[in-house]
Amino acid sequence: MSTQEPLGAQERLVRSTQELLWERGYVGTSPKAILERAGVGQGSMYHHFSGKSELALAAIRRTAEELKQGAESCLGGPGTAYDRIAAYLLRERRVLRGCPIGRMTQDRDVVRSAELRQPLDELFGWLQGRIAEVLAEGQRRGELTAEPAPAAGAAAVAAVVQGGYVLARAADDPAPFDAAVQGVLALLAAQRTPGTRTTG
Amino acid sequence: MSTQEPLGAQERLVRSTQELLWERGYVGTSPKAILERAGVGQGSMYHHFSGKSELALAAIRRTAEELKQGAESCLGGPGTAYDRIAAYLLRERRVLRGCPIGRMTQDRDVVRSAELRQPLDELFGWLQGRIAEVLAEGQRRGELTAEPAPAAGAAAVAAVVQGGYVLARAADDPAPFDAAVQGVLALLAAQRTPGTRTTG
DNA sequence: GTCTATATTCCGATAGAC
DNA sequence: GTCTATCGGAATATAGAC
Repeated sequence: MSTQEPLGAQERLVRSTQELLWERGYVGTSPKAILERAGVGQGSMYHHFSGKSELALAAIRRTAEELKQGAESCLGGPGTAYDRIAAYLLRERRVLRGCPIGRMTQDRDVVRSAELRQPLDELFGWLQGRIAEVLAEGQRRGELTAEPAPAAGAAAVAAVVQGGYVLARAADDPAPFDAAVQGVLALLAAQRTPGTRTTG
Repeated sequence: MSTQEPLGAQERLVRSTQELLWERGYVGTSPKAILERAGVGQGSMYHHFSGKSELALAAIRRTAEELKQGAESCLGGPGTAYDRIAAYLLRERRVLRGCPIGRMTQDRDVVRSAELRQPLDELFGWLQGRIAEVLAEGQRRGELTAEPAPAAGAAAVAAVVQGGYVLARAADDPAPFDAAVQGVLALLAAQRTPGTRTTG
């Protein structure tokens, strides 16, 4: 349960920045827009943060942490390796909004700054490692065949999600995202060993 | 062989815009930067184009057409369905630069404009359709099993490429792109019927 | 067709009152 | 801590000479 006290200016600034970075990206987000959404004055922002980039860093770190928790709740759940990957892929998403962290990889100022890129690197590195663990465990338990190598399979699964967003936004339609997920799930389902095919 | 005459101002403007949209995106690209790279004055640009968005439209259309030709040269090549998909996926790419069209899907002004989004939609729609054709042909010829459905498999293949760029840029390293491609290729290779496994 | 000059608005940050 | 006032520069476009 979250506390219901009115939020402080600093917290409102971070949350507004999270939203705006998601909607408009780093270049497209101005301090002015952040202030207006947060409902605070300029002095307040420059008191708590040195400027736009420091505020963005706080927002990106927060968002990355939230995504990590969400992914772990699927990948760390019950069931076979296939079930857990499927839970992650089929998780409810507002597809047309895209991935708030994946989006940052298209922002020049973010990628060129070691500090701003670090949370992106950390999140996607963790994600691929976590999915690889699940795949490796499935292979150890004999649920899955030895192909593909866990790291490669994990990269493919993570890429399908990120690429699914791209295809969906290009079409202004979530359908390509869903199709891509179904495609990779069908491929993965075919790697299940006989006797473990409880679903799909 | 392309003609070697000095290029006109209009052509130089389009090419400069193509480069800058790739590097910086739509919001991050200013008319001033375009002019400087093209080596022309402001009056020249506003003579040939009504403004930034019309110039961007010309550049995006041009880039999409170029990508389409490049993809077709792989997907329309010789070999089995698997070979042609592999040729497309393993094609030489400057991974860290990302996809010049996929990038546009993260640009709010592009996606919100029906006119600017249209070439993106057209390209990715065509790409998925073309890959689906190749997969369907492989199934008809008995090279591939019936799973996944061609449209789903095609979406997954296209998504792996776009998502691979995202993962690679987050890591500032092409390796995740290559891993994702290897992953989906291993999954696809497992769908080949006995007797057609000439590679992989 | 192409150039330079100018206009208007926004960006990102600083100064200093309260 | 938070506010308003202000600054130097860039973004996008227009005006008008050549």
